[in-house]
Amino acid sequence: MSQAKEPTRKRRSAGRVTLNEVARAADVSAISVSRYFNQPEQVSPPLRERIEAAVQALGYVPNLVAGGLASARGRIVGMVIPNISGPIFAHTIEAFSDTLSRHGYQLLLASSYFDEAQEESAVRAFLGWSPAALVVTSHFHSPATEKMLAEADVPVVEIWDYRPERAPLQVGFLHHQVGVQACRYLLEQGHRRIAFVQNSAPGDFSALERRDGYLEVLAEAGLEPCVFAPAADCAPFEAGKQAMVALMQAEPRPQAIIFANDNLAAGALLAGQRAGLKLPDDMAIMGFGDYPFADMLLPSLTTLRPPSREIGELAALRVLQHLGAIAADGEVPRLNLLACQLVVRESA
Amino acid sequence: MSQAKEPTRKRRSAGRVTLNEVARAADVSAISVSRYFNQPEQVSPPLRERIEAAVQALGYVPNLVAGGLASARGRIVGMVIPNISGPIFAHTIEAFSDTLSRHGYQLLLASSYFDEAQEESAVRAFLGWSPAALVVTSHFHSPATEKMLAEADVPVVEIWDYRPERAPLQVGFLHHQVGVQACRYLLEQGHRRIAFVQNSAPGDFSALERRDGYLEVLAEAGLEPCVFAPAADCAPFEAGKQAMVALMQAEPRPQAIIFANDNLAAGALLAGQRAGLKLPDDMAIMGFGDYPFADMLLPSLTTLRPPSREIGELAALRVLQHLGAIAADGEVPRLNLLACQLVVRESA
DNA sequence: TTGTAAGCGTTATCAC
DNA sequence: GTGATAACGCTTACAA
Repeated sequence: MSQAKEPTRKRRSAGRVTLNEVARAADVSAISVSRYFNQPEQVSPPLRERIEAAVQALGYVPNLVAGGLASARGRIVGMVIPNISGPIFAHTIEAFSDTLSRHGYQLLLASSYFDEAQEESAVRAFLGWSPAALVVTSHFHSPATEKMLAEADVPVVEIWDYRPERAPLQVGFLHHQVGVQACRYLLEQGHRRIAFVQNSAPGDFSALERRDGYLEVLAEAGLEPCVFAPAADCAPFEAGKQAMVALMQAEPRPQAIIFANDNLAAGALLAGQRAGLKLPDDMAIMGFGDYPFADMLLPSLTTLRPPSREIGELAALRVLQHLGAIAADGEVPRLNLLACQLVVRESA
Repeated sequence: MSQAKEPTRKRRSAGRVTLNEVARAADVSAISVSRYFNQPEQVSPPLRERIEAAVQALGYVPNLVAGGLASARGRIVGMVIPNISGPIFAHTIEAFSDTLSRHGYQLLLASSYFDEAQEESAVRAFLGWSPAALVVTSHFHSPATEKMLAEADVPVVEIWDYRPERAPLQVGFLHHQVGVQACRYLLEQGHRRIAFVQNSAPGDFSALERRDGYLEVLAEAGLEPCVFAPAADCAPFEAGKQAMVALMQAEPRPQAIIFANDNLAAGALLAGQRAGLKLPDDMAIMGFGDYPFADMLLPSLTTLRPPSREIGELAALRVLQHLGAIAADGEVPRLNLLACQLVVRESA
């Protein structure tokens, strides 16, 4: 303070207030200021007060980059998700981010669009920030990504699908089980001729697992399956219409249809309605995803809700446990396998 | 390589391959490896090849934390958005993130839930990472946030609303204009008794600006306005129903209704339908937002689509221009004021 | 074009 | 409980 105003800064610096300046103002050592932020309980009240005052007076904001370099662990967590704006992952991201930031961690986010190369470059960039942890979606990665994830000394969580046989921590649900749930429900409702409509996107392997769950239940019940595959890569909404038109005329006509997702189901719902079908009496319809529009349709859509928010929150809690930011035996669910919830509305 | 395997690492380090190790392997100086990554054109082809080989062989991933500290500018951009999972901002985030990462920048994301305190803590945390730029939503900030943003030596962009009178760079649209557009369209369709239904969320000031646009147009046309305010804080879907029920019985009954957003409009649509109204003949309905369900309703919803994706992309381009990552006179739109697009469907 | 030296702001280590 | 000192891995400044 009594020093001459530094004539010209020796080199660079962002021109920000530093830890050392705070230390000088509070008349303590730099390390005490550091402790004030990181282990306050190790600083005596008198010092604490002086530091507090100096921090306030100078408007000091800790430089997390420098801290990250010195400690080799930044309070940053990277997440790679297929997409941000779809109806599926947004809640996961939000819950993940909120849970993290509640504990002082920040979210570094990138989307992969189901493209392994994009995922790889995101993971590479994230690793450069020496993140405290990394979260990736699904278990499909390029070999280079697998290698980076394995070699990086960073906790990795794979979300969405639950793959107990894989090494990284898994937080998700079983798609197969979704098919089982949907089909069982329709059986309970008294339906016997139950069809399944696949997704038009050929890369949607999860949807095929749901179909397999459906097939299994029908086989157990001794009933004949009926799987419809829309034209590849046609828009989901259109694919649903297409499927509905085809199945309405099938012989024998199905009493109920499970669609690979709510988009398909919505397309089908409208097609059926425009064709004069009385839903759900003429045909019961189920979707998957519980997209926001599901209860705005007429009839509203019976569907299965994936635990999107739960996955995001639990993944964050696991990460925090791993980092020691929260107790390992706290009030966190033990299991990483979550369940989809059957949402019964009007369409089935 | 011929050295003994380091007995125990001197102190900490993440155990990762460093720039120096690459330099040693390639038999060049560290700074040349640094240049290889940052200004490749300044490195001669022979060196470049040797470095390339060493990088590959060692699987080197640059430590961006160290780089950020040394250069006082990390390739990271912070964004604070009200929410991630709503239908509104997701596209903005996605476009922003994608545009950034295409140029080697990463997105640090946090949500504020329209809460100034949460925004403040997010901004503070972000500043600690010495971001290359900061993006915040709207122009409502706490005094402390304003101060941090002003003092931080970082480009700041405010998105969503367009407020030319404010100092930070603005990228967005005019809500007032949205009300004007909607009302003009309905007038063109021959409607004369046009109502406006406000949002039930009292904090939604933007919706009030849209209402004012509506009022202005009606006044110009010499027509009587009719504004309905649903019970405060009731769920938007319910609020829409409530408004519809009330306005159906109004004397004289409106010929058309503009809703503050698509959620309200959807609630109204269903309420009208269940009451046996023939839409849009008995009543034309318009929303705002073009939420994903808008074209799945029956009748599908005529609405105004905010330039969500465009805002995200343009904000990113502005940031990149400011950082010199792309040419300032490139193929980027000159104007930061974007427009909402009228999406005519069946309901009006 | 390439290299040397210093320093970015913090925390780990060890001594008091 | 508190402090001096040396890293952390990279880039700026300057020299060759």
